[in-house]
Amino acid sequence: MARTPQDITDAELSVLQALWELGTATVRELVEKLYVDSTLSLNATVQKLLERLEGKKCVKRNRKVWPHQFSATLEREELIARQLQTTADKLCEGEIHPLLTCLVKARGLSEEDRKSLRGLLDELDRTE
Amino acid sequence: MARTPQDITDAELSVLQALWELGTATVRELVEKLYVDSTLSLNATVQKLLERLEGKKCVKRNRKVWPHQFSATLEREELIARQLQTTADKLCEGEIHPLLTCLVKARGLSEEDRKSLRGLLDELDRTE
DNA sequence: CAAGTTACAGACGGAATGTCTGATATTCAA
DNA sequence: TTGAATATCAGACATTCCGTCTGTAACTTG
Repeated sequence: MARTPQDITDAELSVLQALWELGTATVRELVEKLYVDSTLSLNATVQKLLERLEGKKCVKRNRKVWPHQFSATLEREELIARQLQTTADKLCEGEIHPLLTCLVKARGLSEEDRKSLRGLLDELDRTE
Repeated sequence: MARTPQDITDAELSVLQALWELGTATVRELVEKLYVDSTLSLNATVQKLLERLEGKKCVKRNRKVWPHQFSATLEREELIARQLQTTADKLCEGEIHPLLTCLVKARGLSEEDRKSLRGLLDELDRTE
């Protein structure tokens, strides 16, 4: 059984998180945000992670400026959706309903959560 | 940044799926279900995967009988819940509400799905 | 141009994971 | 009881993944 690479790896995710916060940043700024102390090799590390994220179409780079400016093209919500779809594919043949059931059954759903969820469902009913 | 091992591996999951279907099975039966042709080495492979799953408390083994009988102690719903919690931890600081929002917004939620969800929510309201 | 910074290509090392080998244990038929 | 067949177990191997680093080229500014 061939192993399946991860969609977004841990280190890549940390870079993405930083970009979500900063909006737009250079390699230097990202390193400063992520590691406190800035080494030459850390620069290269972040550079490589950005390169891989770019290859995965999760980050875009502005080469017109110097140094290059990076920003995320994949928003947090999209990534969440992707992750959810992945687990649905692995565990429920792509169905998302079982996921919802699990989430709703799990404790930790406040009164408020339920209310907003009902709101979302109502909205769906209307747009149908 | 240290990489985090997977909770359940792809190969391990395939064994779990087989156990969910069969309920209880021997190594031989699992190999037959998973691979069509049964080799000696495939036996060892499945054996090893079961051993690891046992170590992770996802499978239990009955050593009183020969050959040993295996069955899952982790149900599909529990695994789904675990996966969901993992993505919540990674992407929403443990909050599950954002996941709900994503799932509901995703298309593929039928009239019927929505009805059953509302039912679940009502139930939650009552047990409060 | 010189110096400092940035970008890029490629490679390395450790860990994860799917797989296999060889030895031991158990059962059952002859 | 013994031997053949099967099952279990311990350990190791190979490949891939992924975080990191080194060395070199490119760019900008004084």
